[in-house]
This record gives sequence, structure tokens and C-alpha cells, in this order.
Amino acid sequence: MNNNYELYKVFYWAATTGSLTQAAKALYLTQPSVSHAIKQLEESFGITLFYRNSKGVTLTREGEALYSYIGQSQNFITLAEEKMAALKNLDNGELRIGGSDSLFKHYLLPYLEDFHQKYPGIRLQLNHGTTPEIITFLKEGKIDFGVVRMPIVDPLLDVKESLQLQDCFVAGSNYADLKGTVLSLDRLLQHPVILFSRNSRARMTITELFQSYGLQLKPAIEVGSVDLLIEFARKGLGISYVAREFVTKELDEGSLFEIQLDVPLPPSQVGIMIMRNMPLSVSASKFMELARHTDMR
Amino acid sequence: MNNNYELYKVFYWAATTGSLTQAAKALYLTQPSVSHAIKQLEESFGITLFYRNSKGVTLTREGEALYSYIGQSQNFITLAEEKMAALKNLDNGELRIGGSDSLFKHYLLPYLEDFHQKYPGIRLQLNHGTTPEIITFLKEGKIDFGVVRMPIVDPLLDVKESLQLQDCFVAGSNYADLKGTVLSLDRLLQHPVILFSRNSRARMTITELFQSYGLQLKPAIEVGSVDLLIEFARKGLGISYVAREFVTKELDEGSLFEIQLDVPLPPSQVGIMIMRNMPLSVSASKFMELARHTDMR
DNA sequence: CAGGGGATATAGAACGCATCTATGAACAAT
DNA sequence: ATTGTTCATAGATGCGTTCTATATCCCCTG
Repeated sequence: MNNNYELYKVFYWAATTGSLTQAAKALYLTQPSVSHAIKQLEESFGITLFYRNSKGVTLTREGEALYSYIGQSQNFITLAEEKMAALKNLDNGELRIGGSDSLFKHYLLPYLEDFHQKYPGIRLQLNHGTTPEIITFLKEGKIDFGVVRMPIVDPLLDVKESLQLQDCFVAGSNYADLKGTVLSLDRLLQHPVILFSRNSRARMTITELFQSYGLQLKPAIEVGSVDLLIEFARKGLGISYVAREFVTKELDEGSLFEIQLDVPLPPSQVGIMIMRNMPLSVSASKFMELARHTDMR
Repeated sequence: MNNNYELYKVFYWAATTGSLTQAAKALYLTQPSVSHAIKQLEESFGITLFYRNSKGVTLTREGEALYSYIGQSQNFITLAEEKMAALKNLDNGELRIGGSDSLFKHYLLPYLEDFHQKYPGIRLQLNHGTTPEIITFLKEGKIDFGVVRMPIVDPLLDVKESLQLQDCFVAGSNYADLKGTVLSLDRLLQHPVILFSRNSRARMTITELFQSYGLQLKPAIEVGSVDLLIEFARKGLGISYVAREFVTKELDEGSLFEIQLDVPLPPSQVGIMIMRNMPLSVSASKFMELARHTDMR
């Protein structure tokens, strides 16, 4: 029984329409092809499946038996093809992203809004965590891609540079006397500094920078979210180290101002990381595409 | 989406085995063929179905979705093919025959026993009735074939001659004085005659024969079964008109004897009738075959 | 009863496509 | 490094599906 399953499709339509000619039309074939296909099937089983008469065809008892199974089979195939079409058109499915809350809020949010509006059927799942956690999520297949600060070095991952961020020190109105002045790093250290928690990439980078100048950067306050960095600086609790792109609003309205330094601060790359050699899910690649073609801000 | 369903079979095996190479073996194909088939499927959907790595392949999320449907579909196809094989091997199904009780008992019984022993899975359904009823059953599709006395003239039916019967007159021991003598038809009429009921083919035939000699055959007793014909004759109630083949036992043991006539009685053909141009069910054609190849008695 | 119009079956040709072999490339393991 | 997996790619080949053309059968109608 080494049948071509294609024959079942022909059989199904012949049985459903009760006519080889109709089946041929439905399948965009000619009538002799259908006739031949049915004959092949009958010969392979050694069983006659149809009564032929001048009005068309009707199933024999054995044909009925076959139809009861093949009909089910066809139903599932139809469902499968509908599902695939839905997946391709993103009528359903889900998009799972890993990243830090700050990147979600200040970087991905507009894209996410955009995406959700375009494909409301897609469930969005945002997994926040530290960079190592995100990497683990990725390797476990729990997220489609991760958005983290560069650099990332992992042979299993592909990282694509995305947004470039420029971290800077900002302060609130109570430090207004520093406005317009250019500080050196050691002068800066005379003020209380508010940093992100220890295991963040930005925190590590800036600490290393100070160390390269022989200085030790010890935060007066350590917080776990970008929002708190901003809030504390506005309340005058200290000088926050934060991506400039995340505080554009505050800088514009004047509730925060950037402190000029006599040394350049290194820019920081945001990278999008995916599993190397793993194809993206449809929803993920659609999201990427959308993000690439959208002019942010 | 004009897919060749054959691709689903390949997909199913690739997903099930988690290896294109294994799938190729299962399908008696080469690995490149499988690779190509999967690629075709992926391109037709515009969706990546598998993660490829050096150990084999695993389904993507979209592939899982497809598999959940296609798996069901394949299950039904497998069941269908098993069912067809079972039907062909007559592991199940039914055989429905129409005929008279006498033919069932005296003609078909040995074949039926034989058939049942050979294919115990087949349900036997015997529908008895008069010849016109049998024809109706046949046209309504309620029986696979009918066994009746010839001739049958119906453009929708095909009739194949089967057993030839020789009707004759038999009497019991109280008519022993007739043994060895040769009677003429009118002499016969001086004795009570037992005939089958009016609507039987045998009754019609013999009545016509008498008419052709200008004689009128009126039964003293009219019965509805061959068994009663035999029984009444044995009990001495009259002379029964019955197929010689149905009373071989009684003739042999001497409880009945055949009355010799001076004119030949016409033989009577038993015919097997089927719907013209309708293929026989598998069980029916197997039965026919068996009956043809079996030497009765 | 002839003829038209519907159905399926058959024959033979042709082309497309599935499949093959051969090879490449990536990766894991020893 | 080497060997043995895996899957991917390229190109050739030949089988088998599909086609056109035609036959056949049956029903219906004028």
C-alpha cells in the first residue's frame, strides 16, 4: 500500500461532489485525470470504490467506509492550512520578548504599540530580567528574542546592533548651580550619585570607566528601575546616570539637566539577540521588520 | 495554497522522527528528496517549520501547530488504509443475499457454511421473499445479489445462470402402486396435487405446461415452503411438485419416489441476479468466487 | 427511433516535477 | 585534526501525472 496521498484528495472531491467531472473542476484537473486517479486508488486497494453511471458516481459500501476516514483526514488538512494562513497573516500566535523594563518602556514601547495595532491577534508576552536571565530564556526557547545592552559574547547567539544610547549624568533643579559648568570625574564624585543596580551592563560600564581614571564610583543610592533613577534625580536626591534618550522629556521641560563632563562617556549599544541558526517565528520576524522600517521618534 | 498532500506525509515523518534522514528511510526516499519536500512546504506557507541543526530537526512553534493538525490527518489515513486492507481480506463487512428459503436451505447452505468458516468476520444477512420482492431489494441496494428461479427479464439486472434444477412429481409410500408405471398428465390429475403458492416461478411454469396440453392443473393443497411440499407428500396427502435436487435424501431413503411421466418436464434454471453495471461488494464477489470454484455436493 | 447532451473510460503523447547521485558545508565528538 | 554525523545544494534523469482526442454508454427529447 504505497499510495500517493494526492489520490485521497481526488477521491474526497469525487465522493463529495458525486461526479468525476465536478471533482476535476474543483481540483483544476481534467476529467480523465480524475478518472485515472480513482482507478489507481481502486486498483491499489483491490476494491471498487464507486458505482459509475451516466449521472455521475456514487460510493460503494467500501467507498463509504473509506470516505468516512478520508473525510476526517481532509477536515484536519483544511484546518491545518487555515491555521498556517492565519499564522502567516498573524491572525494569532504570540510574540515573546525578553529585556529590561527600561528598554521596554523607553525603546520598544512605540514599536509594540504599532505592532499590536497592526496585528491585534498576537499575544504579547514581555519577560523582563537581567541580561544573563534573558540569555537563558532565549536558550530555553521561552522568548523569541531579547533586547539588551551590548556587548554580548556568546557563540550560540546572534546579536544585531540596534539603538545607540548615550548615557549621561543628569540632575534636578537643586543642582542648578552646576548647569553650564564642565565637571571633572572626581568633582562629580563629590556629589551623591544614583546608579542602577549592580548587575546591569550600564552600571558595569561606568564603574570601569571611573576605574580607568583611578577613581572609585560608589553610588549613594542604588535603584532597580530607570523610572526611579529619573524620579530620584528630579527630587534632588542626587545625580543619576541614565541614558539620555530615556530622559528627553525631562530635559526638554527642564525638570532635569545634563551635567557636562570633561571626558567623553562611551556610548552604549542596545542589541537585539536571537538564537544563532534558529529561524525566527513569524510574529517575531514581522515585528523586526516593522521595527526596522519604522522611524522611531 | 495548492499543495501536494504528499508533502504532508513527508512533513509528518520528518516531524515524528525528528530527522530528515530517518524520514527518508521511512518513506523509502533519499535525504535530499525529503529536504527538498520540506523546503517546498515551507515556501508554500511562507513559514519556517523546522529548526535545523547538526543532530536533526525540531519543529518551530509554527511547525508544532501544523503537526497537531497533520498528525490527526495522518492517523485517519492510517485507519483508512487499515480498514481497506481489512475489507479486502474480509475481516469485516457483511454479505446480504436475497432469495427464497428453499434455495437458501437446499442450494446456498453449503456455500454459506463454507464462506462463514473462511471469513468469520463477515455478517451474513439472508433476506427471503418472492422474486419481485427480491428484485426490489436489489434495486434499493438492500441486498448484494439475489438467487431466484429463471427466467428474469429486467433491463436493470444482470442474471447469471447457476444451478439447473429438474422439477418432478414425487409421492410417498401410499402411492407405491404408481411406482414403476409411466403416467400421462391427465392420469396424474386424478390424484391430489400439492403445489407451491401461486406466485412462485415453479408453480407458474408447471401450470403453463399443463395448459399447453389443454389441461388445467388445480392443486389440492397449496403450501408456502418446500419443506411442507416434502412433508405432505411423505405423509401421503398427495403428489408434490418439487425440484428433484431438493429431495435427494428422501428419494435415496425411499420415503419418496419420483413419478415417471410420458412427457418431459422442463428443467428450471436458478439464476443469480445482480444490478447491471454495479460493482459487487468485496464480500459478495468473494462469495461468488468461492461458489464458482466449489464443487457442490 | 434518431440524435443531442450528459456522464465516464481509454489511448497515446508530452512535459513537469519528484527523485536520484554527487557534493558541499556545518557541527559534534573522539 | 579527523571522522562521522547532520542538512543543503546542484544538476541530470526518467517516471508518472496530466493533457488532448476519442470512444462508449445512458438518458432524455422531439
